[in-house]
Amino acid sequence: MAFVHPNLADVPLEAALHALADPARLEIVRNLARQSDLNCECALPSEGIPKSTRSNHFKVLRAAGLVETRKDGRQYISRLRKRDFDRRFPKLLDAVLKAR
Amino acid sequence: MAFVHPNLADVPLEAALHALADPARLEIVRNLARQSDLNCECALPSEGIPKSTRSNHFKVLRAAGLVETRKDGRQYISRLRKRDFDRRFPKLLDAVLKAR
DNA sequence: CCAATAGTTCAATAATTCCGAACTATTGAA
DNA sequence: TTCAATAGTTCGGAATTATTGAACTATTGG
Repeated sequence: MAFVHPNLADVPLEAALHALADPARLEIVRNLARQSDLNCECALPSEGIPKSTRSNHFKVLRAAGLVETRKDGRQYISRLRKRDFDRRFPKLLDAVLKAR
Repeated sequence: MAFVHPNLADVPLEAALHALADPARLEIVRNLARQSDLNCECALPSEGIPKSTRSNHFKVLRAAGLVETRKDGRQYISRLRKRDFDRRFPKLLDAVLKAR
């Protein structure tokens, strides 16, 4: 169950924007920007979201090159691929993170 | 048939990102950034897109506060609301326009 | 006046997303 | 050494969105 994380060169701008254009995924990205290496629960503490939906949100973020997930025990720990993403799409993530 | 253009304060970040996360709409935004005041056809010259779909793309862009459309004769002329959008989401549009 | 143009709107279909259920893997405790 | 609890993934059907053809509106040149 090791995840495949794309090379950022292969991520289209549309995929990146699509990944960010969702409240739950934005929350994940914001939380991971504040604190790295969080599990699913901690990165998306909002209630009322089924775990299959949560899982899918992380999958979309991974496919967009925004998040890297590794397995640690029975948890899946994610971090923001900020360096890689910033190189591919300069200033985009900062602009998104600064928007209120 | 006068369009209602939203106040940017009422546009959520998600709506802005969603509007930009589509190839056809990105093309419209890029074309309008190069040259303002284009009609539907000129802002989205790509072929194979039905006019009802085109029309809907502009509707989404208007709802996101990205585009303003006015009627001129039998044409609908659009322009980028760059000033307004930039004030609401600083650096976001520039980051998107600079991405290859 | 009327055919052509440049769109919009509507409702049905196509495509996506969401989510419950079943599953996998890991671990702590008995 | 079990085994129940945890922390997710995956799958397929249901719910939601997007796309599009057809019918419509408004404008204008001939």
